[in-house]
Parts: sequence; structure tokens; C-alpha cells
Amino acid sequence: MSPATAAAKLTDEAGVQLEESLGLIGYRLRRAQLSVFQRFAAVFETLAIRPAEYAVLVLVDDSPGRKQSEIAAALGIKRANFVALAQGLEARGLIERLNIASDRRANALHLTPVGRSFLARARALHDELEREFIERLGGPAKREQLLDLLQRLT
Amino acid sequence: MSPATAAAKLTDEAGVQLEESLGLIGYRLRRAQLSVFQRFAAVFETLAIRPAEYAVLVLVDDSPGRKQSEIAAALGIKRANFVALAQGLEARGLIERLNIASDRRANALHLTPVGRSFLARARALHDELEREFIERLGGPAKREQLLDLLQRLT
DNA sequence: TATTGTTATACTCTATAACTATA
DNA sequence: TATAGTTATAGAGTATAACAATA
Repeated sequence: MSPATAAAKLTDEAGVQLEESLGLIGYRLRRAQLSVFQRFAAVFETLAIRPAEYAVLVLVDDSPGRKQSEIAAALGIKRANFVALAQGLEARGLIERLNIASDRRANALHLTPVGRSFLARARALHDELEREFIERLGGPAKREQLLDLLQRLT
Repeated sequence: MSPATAAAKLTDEAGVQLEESLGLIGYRLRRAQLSVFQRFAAVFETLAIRPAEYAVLVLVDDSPGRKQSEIAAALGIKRANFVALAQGLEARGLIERLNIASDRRANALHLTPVGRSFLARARALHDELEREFIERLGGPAKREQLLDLLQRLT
């Protein structure tokens, strides 16, 4: 194989030849995750929200009144790193951090009315994106397959 | 549902309840990718090598003599960020960066003999890890399914 | 003693701009 | 003019240590 051909294969399609060599789960997983998150970030840019912030809103909506540390732990975020994130969402008027009578150390997280309508728009964008992914995968059954396989790796 | 039950479901298994709500490809993909890369990093820690460095060695072994920028592009690494990585591998005696007569700007990357035997050990660890993942997935056919589905998302 | 939120800090990864020497 | 390697720098994301208030 000529150097030029090798170079073409090496760089073609962001590493296709390379994938054959590395061949593996870790590499393709990373590639797919980056690709999906870039789509996610691009779509949500219109709402000026990041994936992690969206995840927080979803969780607070589904379990209102939980403590910061509970939401953070559920998302695998250290509570120290969660502070700025929660304060940012509060400063934008999307969530409230209320005092709890039973534990004056803790903040109970709730969505504001503005936060609820904001989340509704975000969920709509997300649903649309999920449909795009399902189409790419080849249908809902393929999506279930993928989720099952990913679950086994986690 | 009582608050206590909700809290248990919220934090159980690093966000299982949350996954039902977020429900989606992006979230599970991120979780699986983090889990797999943590295993990868843990196993490769014994060789004091990181996933990206291993990928570079594999690529240089398969395509010796390529330029830094070609290897970097194939791995999706900016060439500016690739400099320290390549210099580190050279400082450890794993690769050489040779002058090219045809282009005095470029560095051609090659494995050293030490680099080759090092890579052999790394590949063995990697193969073992890949077998672990295949077992978790439920067999080689499941692995092919997963790689196919990930490909479609990329 | 342990936990909650918080600050400070550091380390990795990633992204961009600008420089040099070559082409 | 454009490209290869390089430097500097800045932004995310993530990790730990330590503190005050509270349990």
C-alpha cells in the first residue's frame, strides 16, 4: 500500500481504519458518545442550556423537594461541583432552593413556574432529538437493543 | 410514593430511577462510556499509560512513519494538544520522532523496540479487557450488535 | 462525629490564536 | 499562501481538602 493510500485510510471518516485496528468497544463507545453529545449540545444551544443542566431540571421535576446532594449524587456529580450549577439555574429563575424545616443545612430543589415551561420546551427538543437517534439506529426495537447492551456495560 | 422511597430510587445504582425519566440514549451512552473508560484506565494504570496514549501506540504500530498531524487527526486530537502527548511517549522511549527528507517540517512517528514490547503487553491487557466486556454483553454476537449500533450513531 | 453546602484548588481534556520554519 | 510543529492560554469537567453551620 502506498503512503498516500495509507494516509487516506488513516484519516478517512474520522478514524475508520483506526477503528479496525483498535477494533474495540471502548473506542467506538467514546466516538458515539462524543457524536451524540455534540448533537445534544448543538440542539440545546438554542435554549442556552447544557446537557447536565437539562438532566438536573428533569430530575427536579420528577422528584421535587430533593436536597442538592441527592440530585448531585443521582447524576454522578460531586456536590462541590454541583453548587455553581444549581446557583446558575437559580439565578436564571428556573429553580428555587428552599429551606427545609427539618434540616436547616439543606436546600430543597424545586422548579419555578418559569422553570416548568422552560423544561417543557427542552423536553420537546429532546424528544425530537431522540427520534432522530431512533431513525439513525433503524427503529425503536434497535434503540431498545442498544439501551440493553449499554446497561450491561454500566 | 413516600419521600424516603423516592430518595432510594433516586440514588440507587447511580441513577437508575433517573434513567427511566431521562430515558435516553445520550444519558446511557455517557454512563456506559464512563464505566468502560474507568475500567480501561484502571487496567492500564499498571502500565502507567492512558487510553489516548495506547491508541497512539496502536496507530503508529499499524502505520509506521506517519506524521504527527496525521496520527492526531485520525484520533480526533488537535495537533496542538498532541505535542505533549507525543513528546511524553518519546521521553519514555516508546516512540521516535524522525526527520523526513521530503519535508523538514514534519516528524515521522515510529515505535522503538522498547515501544513494541511495551505495546505487546498493553495489547494483551486490552484483549483481556475486551473479553470481559464481551462476557458482560452476552457473547461475541452481542458485541457485533453493539458495535453496529454505535457506528450508526457516529 | 457525621453531613450539607460551600470555597478554594488542581488536574485533565479540549479549543483557539499566534509564532517559526518550512513548503 | 499554506502547512507542521510548537507555545501559550482559556474553558469545560472533574477530583480532593477544608471550613461553618447543623445534625
